[in-house]
Amino acid sequence: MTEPLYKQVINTLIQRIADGEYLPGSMLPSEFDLAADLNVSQGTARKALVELELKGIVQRSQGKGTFVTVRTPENSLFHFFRLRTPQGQQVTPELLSTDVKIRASSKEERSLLFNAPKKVFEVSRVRTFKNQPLCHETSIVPIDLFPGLHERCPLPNALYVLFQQAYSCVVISAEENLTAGLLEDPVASLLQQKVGTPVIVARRQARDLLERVVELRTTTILTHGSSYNIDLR
Amino acid sequence: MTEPLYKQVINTLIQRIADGEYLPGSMLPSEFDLAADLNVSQGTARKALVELELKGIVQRSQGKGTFVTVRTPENSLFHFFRLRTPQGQQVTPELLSTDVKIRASSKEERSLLFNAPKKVFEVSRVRTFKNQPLCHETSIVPIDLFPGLHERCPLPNALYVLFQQAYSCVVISAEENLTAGLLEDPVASLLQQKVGTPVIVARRQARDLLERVVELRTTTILTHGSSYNIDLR
DNA sequence: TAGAGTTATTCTTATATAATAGTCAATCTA
DNA sequence: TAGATTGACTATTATATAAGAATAACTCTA
Repeated sequence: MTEPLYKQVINTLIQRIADGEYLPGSMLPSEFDLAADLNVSQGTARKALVELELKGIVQRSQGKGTFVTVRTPENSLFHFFRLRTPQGQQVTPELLSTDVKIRASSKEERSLLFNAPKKVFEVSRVRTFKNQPLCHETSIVPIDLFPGLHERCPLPNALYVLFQQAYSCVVISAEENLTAGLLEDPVASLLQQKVGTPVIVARRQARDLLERVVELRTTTILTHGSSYNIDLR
Repeated sequence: MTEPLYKQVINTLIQRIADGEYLPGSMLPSEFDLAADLNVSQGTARKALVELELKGIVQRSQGKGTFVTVRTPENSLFHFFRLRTPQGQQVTPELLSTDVKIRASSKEERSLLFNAPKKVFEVSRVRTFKNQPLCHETSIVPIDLFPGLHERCPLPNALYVLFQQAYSCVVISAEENLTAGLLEDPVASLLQQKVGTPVIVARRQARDLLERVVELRTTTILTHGSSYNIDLR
């Protein structure tokens, strides 16, 4: 093979995690054991593990070991949730309402989602911050990837935790496209705002470990007491 | 020192680049030469260089060498410019107008900018895309960091290129905070839009190699034919 | 100008030592 | 004696050095 060894190791480990062979929160074999297992040097195993840590797939700490990253309600919510107060503090939203539907997918949804599913779940929710409406989210996920999702009511605050724990589907990256917009009904009334209030509309494509697009999400955000924070490199 | 060797190497190299000892586009010494120079092993020098590449400060290619990253008008503009068409293509804006002023800084500007400058340049510009107004930018930079900036008219499309080439000031990271807003005059008329058009307002703090905040920028963005694109990890 | 050979550079692997964290039993103290 | 503290031991990752392999650019020659 022409692909670097450490990349092969990375792919092997990602596959094992995706297969549920290494479960969230469990400890991976040590660098030496992994190296022996995969017939590479400890340094190569190390390079792979460091890169996996960089991707947020595992967490390492000296003297303890390497662990598959667990999505807790706290870290999961914040991982992709970029709203901050003017003072730079995390915004911790609360869930006001949740609504789940099953429906046929649109042509565009099929073209974007993994496996072009015919049916999808549509999860709509309103979040608040300090008892003020903050944002309205609509998540679209393939029904065949998450069977029985609608029976799991009430759905948790952070969907991705559920995806990982119940379906071994680990969301690790996402792309968002933001546009400026004006509130219209019915979202305006859900957010208890006037029609015409300026908002940021964020359209997200979320990808799992295997780079599959497993969720489309549209978030309509009020930016009265918070702003969408981004680090550019 | 208790700090790891390779971090000391990183800091040394960053300092040298900031001092103009290694100029943009120039080749750094080889891993071996650098190691000999700094009395470390080649592997340690390597680790430092890899990290610098990760930060975007240098570019490496096998068989050629390691080079200080050059901000060209093309890559500089795009590095922090996240607007994309609905098809996902880069938006390449054109400069419609530029306006440079010297003025006293506000209290807030002094508190944010490096060295709390009393006087600042204020560079205002309007960009277009496909002959349509796209965004309005206002950059605030300390006058003492960039002496003579106002005499360099016409200013180039990308300010950061000028900062690097003329002032050895390399902008490598930035933080932006986005809010939703409605256009008001005078920006509305500059963008040839009605008052009340929804926009994204992006407030940026740009940092240089030494982590100093060297620019405050406010961009007012129309999102008719493009959207603000973000990769979340 | 085509191609072989040379050189410079990064990439990969190997090995050794240091630092860190956890475990458990022995010891001290009230 | 109960509970806390200490210290020895083990497992693990972090750091550092070194050396060989692979790659790309360059140079010389026919």
